[in-house]
Amino acid sequence: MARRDSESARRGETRERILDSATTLFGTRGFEAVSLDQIATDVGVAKQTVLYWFASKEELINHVLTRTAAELTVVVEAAIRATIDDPLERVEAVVHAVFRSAVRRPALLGLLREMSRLPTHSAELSVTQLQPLVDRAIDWMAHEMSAGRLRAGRPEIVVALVYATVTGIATEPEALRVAGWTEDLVGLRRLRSEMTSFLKAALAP
Amino acid sequence: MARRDSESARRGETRERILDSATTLFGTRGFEAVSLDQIATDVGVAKQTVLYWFASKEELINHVLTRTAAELTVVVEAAIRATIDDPLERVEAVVHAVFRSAVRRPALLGLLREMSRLPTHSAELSVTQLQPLVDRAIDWMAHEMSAGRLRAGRPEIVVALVYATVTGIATEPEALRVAGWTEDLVGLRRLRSEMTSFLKAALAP
DNA sequence: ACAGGTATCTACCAAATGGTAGAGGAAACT
DNA sequence: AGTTTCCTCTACCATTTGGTAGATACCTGT
Repeated sequence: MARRDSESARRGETRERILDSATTLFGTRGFEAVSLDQIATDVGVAKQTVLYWFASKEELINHVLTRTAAELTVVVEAAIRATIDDPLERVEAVVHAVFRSAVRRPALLGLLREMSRLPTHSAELSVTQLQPLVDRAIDWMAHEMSAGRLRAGRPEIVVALVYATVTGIATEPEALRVAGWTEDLVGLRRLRSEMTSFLKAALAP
Repeated sequence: MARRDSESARRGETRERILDSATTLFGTRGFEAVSLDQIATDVGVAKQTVLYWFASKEELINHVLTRTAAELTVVVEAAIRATIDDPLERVEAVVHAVFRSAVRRPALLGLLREMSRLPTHSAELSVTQLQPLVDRAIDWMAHEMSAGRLRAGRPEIVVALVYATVTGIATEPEALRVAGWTEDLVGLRRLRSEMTSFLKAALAP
């Protein structure tokens, strides 16, 4: 028999729901720590339905990673296009955009941090997919540094430092709570504002 | 029969080796992703030996967390005592000290990041153990800010930002490698130096 | 020599894991 | 109407999981 009302059986809809759930669970609890059964239960289907859409757990996370990398790329590029040609403004815009995505779906950046714990093939896959974005960021930063519009330094390391700061903050609400921060709207605004000042001070020439 | 040469059977030695291995494995691969069998194999004993020293997996990680928190506290306090009363110098000294520990044993900071994924009780435990250190850092930073010796801001968030930057960099060599960084001695020195400049610029008044 | 504690092992166990085989219902095509 | 295709399910399976029970060897104090 059909599992649920016929309406929800629209093509590919289950597949998307599985990807959504897997993104959240893998990103927040880790790849190995999440079982196919948990994902299936979360979506409301049998485990075998998950394995129908994705031949194995590894194939599932590969699709999750591809989708996430694509989403991040879109977010970042949109933010870049929307700003004027001032390096600090641009950093602020990108950080705001990424931060907004991360608040809406904490698992996004969590997935990136999960990279080093994934099966070799999946890790390489995600590296490949993010490489262009990273390379562009480094080139851009090198250019702005030599133009004297950003504090001089090794661009590849500075990019990594900015990345570490943003993902660290966005993926570790626990740490913030230990520091006495409150996770409400006001707290979020303050956090974003402090992070922006922090990064601008760190990058300004 | 005795498993190995009688010499290694010295009191408590196995227990320490289990704690060491568990710290490394939990910190690098995650609590749920590491099985008691893997730890036992790594140490070179049977799984039941692990369960003899620690009644359950949760008790094991609790001891790991306690030891790690104590070690970090010692490292930080020693670094503080060894510096003069200048805020930027002090931050640099603490960051250097923590970074040195993290390079020697990457799992140390990885464990902190694992906090949010631990069983409730273990997470609370580690929070409790680190709370004094965090509170002191915040108080100190608030004091230096109001004295105009550090850039003004919300001390609790700025502390979290520094923490995020350092742990993010130290626990994600993958991300650095994507950025083209090489993990050798020269690379490490450059990394430490860039991180220091970055943080000093971010915190200077 | 022997009794008792200490440390490690082998042998299990129930539950959960990722994955296979194949049945069956619904819709679409002929 | 019949057939095929698509989607989801139930029923298994071998392996691994955290954990229990109990045997065995070693050391120490008497």
